Amino acid sequence: MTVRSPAKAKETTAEKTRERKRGSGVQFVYNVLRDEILNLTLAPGSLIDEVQLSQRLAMSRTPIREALVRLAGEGLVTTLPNRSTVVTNIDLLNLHAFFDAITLMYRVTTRLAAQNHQAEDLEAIRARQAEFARAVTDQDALAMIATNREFHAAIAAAGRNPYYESLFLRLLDEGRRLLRLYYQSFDDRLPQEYVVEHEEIIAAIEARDIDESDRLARAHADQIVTQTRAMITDDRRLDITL
Amino acid sequence: MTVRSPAKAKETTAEKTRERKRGSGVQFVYNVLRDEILNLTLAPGSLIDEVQLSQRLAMSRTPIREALVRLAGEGLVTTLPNRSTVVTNIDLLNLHAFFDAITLMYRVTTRLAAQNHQAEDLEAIRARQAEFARAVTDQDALAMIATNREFHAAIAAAGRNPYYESLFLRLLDEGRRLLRLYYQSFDDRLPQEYVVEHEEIIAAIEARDIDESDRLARAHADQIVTQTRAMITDDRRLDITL
DNA sequence: TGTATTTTTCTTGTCGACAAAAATTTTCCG
DNA sequence: CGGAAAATTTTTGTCGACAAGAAAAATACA
Repeated sequence: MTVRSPAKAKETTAEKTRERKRGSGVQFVYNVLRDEILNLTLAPGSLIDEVQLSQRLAMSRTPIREALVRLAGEGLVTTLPNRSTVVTNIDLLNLHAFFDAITLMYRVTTRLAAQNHQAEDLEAIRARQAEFARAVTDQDALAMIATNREFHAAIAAAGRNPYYESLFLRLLDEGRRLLRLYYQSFDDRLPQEYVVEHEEIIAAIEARDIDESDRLARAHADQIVTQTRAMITDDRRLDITL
Repeated sequence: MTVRSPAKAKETTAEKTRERKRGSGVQFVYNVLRDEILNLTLAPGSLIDEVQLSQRLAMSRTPIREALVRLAGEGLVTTLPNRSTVVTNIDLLNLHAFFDAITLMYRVTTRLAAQNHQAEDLEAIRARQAEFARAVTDQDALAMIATNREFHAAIAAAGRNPYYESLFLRLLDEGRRLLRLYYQSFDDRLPQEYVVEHEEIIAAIEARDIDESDRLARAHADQIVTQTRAMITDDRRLDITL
């Protein structure tokens, strides 16, 4: 018969899910799927089988479907009506739209943070920056990507505008997926510059210098965008992914 | 291996309600709820009873739940864990964040439309503007609110940036809900100015004049924001809603 | 009478089942 | 063999049922 179990079927997830609190089901599968999608454990374009998932996570299809609806709302999966749902492809053709939007959101959120932040926000931001710096010295590319996201997410939270914040988080996640594609060429080049730039941004926010915050955020974004662009155009895998 | 018996007795249950196509269930209830929420038929803060809804719409709770998850993702309903889900309140305390974001999105989408629009986009935009003008001459406040949204949504679509577009649509919906609160004082004051401003915006987009598009969009947004602010501060109901 | 505690009712979260659509395989006929 | 039609398998959308939490009601006790 057709036994299609992938080689990596050995997962510890099934054991931990024995004792789940009621109501935590969708949240759990949402977190698992989201993580796997952002880490490219689930490759873009790959099919998501509800039954297989329900077996792996030891739960019914209902909470899994609800988690998928949620992920679809955030654009991480795409649901074909009456057909399968797939992990949303990384759209390399519309990258300019992504870069445009994320640059603007970098600027806006940093400006607003300089304007609206409270004392506790700065603490949180500094904590994230410390985690980021640690990831850099550890040369841990995956941790760098994750902590960098959290750093800017903390800045966005300090800006106190939920609308900007939600779009920015979505863009950061998309960027995390994108960077993950190329993180091999990542770990020895960028770190130092980014740590310094982060420190400058923190200083500008603390000083409530809006113009300087904007300038630094824009420079930071440009830096990231050009760097990412270079990675993509350099990399031969572009042809494959298209 | 396992062969189920192919003989199937004719059940009488299937005759009852076979009107909806399979797969249209969640979309249907999503549309219904969304409409009722945006028109304030479902008041902000009101409870949503899944069972009652399933009876009203003649379907099981499953598709209704999935629609609610989708609406929660867009911020139109709020789900309390293990408790009821309610229509999200209109947050009058964070209005400045809303105005800030929608102003920026007005500008950005209009700029991008001037930059990236195709011929067919202009047709669509003009069609929406015609509908808006008709609603104005008809003094139909509800239609005005709806068609105005569609007009700007068409501009955003012409801008070809899905990230901006999705945030803008969300903000326009939120604004639709807000205006709906005060539409009584709405129908005799604003119309003429807005029709003219819309025409100017179309001209600027067609001329691909980015700076002018930005200027007009900003003025248009400011106009709407100050007008809305005036309505809110004028209105005594503010105290009640808080 | 007022408050704490138990019991009952109600609502939600999850499950297994089944029918409809799509995908796949098999059969049929040239 | 080759391709079209039919049959079968797979997968998705929907349903009714049931148990766990929470809310409401009832009871007990000071």
